[in-house]
Amino acid sequence: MQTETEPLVLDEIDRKILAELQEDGRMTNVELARRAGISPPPCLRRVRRLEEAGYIKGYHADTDGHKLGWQIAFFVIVGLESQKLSVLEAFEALVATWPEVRECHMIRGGGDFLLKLVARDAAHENQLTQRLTNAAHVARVQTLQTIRTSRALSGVPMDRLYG
Amino acid sequence: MQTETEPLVLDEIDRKILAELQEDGRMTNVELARRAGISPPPCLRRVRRLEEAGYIKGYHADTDGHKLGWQIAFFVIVGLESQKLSVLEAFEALVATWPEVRECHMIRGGGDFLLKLVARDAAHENQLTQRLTNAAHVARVQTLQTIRTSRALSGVPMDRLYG
DNA sequence: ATATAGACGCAATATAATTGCGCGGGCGCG
DNA sequence: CGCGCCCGCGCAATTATATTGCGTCTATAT
Repeated sequence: MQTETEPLVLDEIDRKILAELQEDGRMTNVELARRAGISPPPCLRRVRRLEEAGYIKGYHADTDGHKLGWQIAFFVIVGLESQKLSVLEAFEALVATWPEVRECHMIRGGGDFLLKLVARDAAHENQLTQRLTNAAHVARVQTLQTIRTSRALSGVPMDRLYG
Repeated sequence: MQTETEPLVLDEIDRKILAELQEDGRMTNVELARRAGISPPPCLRRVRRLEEAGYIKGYHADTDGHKLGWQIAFFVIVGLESQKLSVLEAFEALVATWPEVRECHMIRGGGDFLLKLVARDAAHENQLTQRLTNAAHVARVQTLQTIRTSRALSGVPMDRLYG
């Protein structure tokens, strides 16, 4: 789950395992083995191998943000007034300290970021966008409020892979 | 994990459980109980309760898309030329059939979507944006290519919650 | 003050995870 | 073409975890 070694050659069974764990990460190894068509011991060894090689980076419960009091999810495109590495890194370091920032993607080669945030309510959202606007070297802030999410798949398609 | 009942009153232990499972969804119940400060049986009962009430929607392995042959991740802002419900739903239904579309968020009240996609390579990415551009009722397509992702947290902050 | 519901932990049982090991197939070398 | 080696499999045994039943305790409402 951390060791990060060489690239592996994955076969059909490995892909099936990845697909199943992407879908249900808490499935028992017995059930996983059944679905993969092999017995539990080699199945577990494959899972461990995938974890150690970094193909599986971790496992996460998918929680209901709305029920947990995070009524709002939104994206923000942030433009910085500089493309200097130090400025970019400072911005990343800053937002990394905000728990409401769940994702931070650098886009278009530098100077711009796409963030995904959550907020407890509209006031909280405004506070967050204000904080972003006032942050050092921030030139532009465009908010994309999520009205509804019709699809939110984790991971990648597991059909026709290279691996 | 699906039954969806009433809202629950969550206490500190429930929040700890959610936080831990959000962080490591495959943790054993014994370890989870240890961290939550209670014994395994009530811990498991709490987890089941959280699943059944929909606070935990599922568990997913976090796979390495890059290693699995999906070199490119990108976002696309799609503007439709109509805000008619039938058009919006048709668009959602269309992209729901594309495995490369991992997320689809309706933004700004209608007519616009933010999608997250993955592609095997640049040619594949171009093909996807072309397909989007040519889709019915699509007026505008803006691509936000991800250069690097400095943060990608799952779920929501689990501090100071309501529940 | 007392009955009641809810949550806990212990103990027992059922399952699952993990390890050791021998077997058999595929591959490369002689 | 045959021989051995390496790898991955499955079985069987062991250890650990998940799950269930149940008696107890505490906070709450009557």
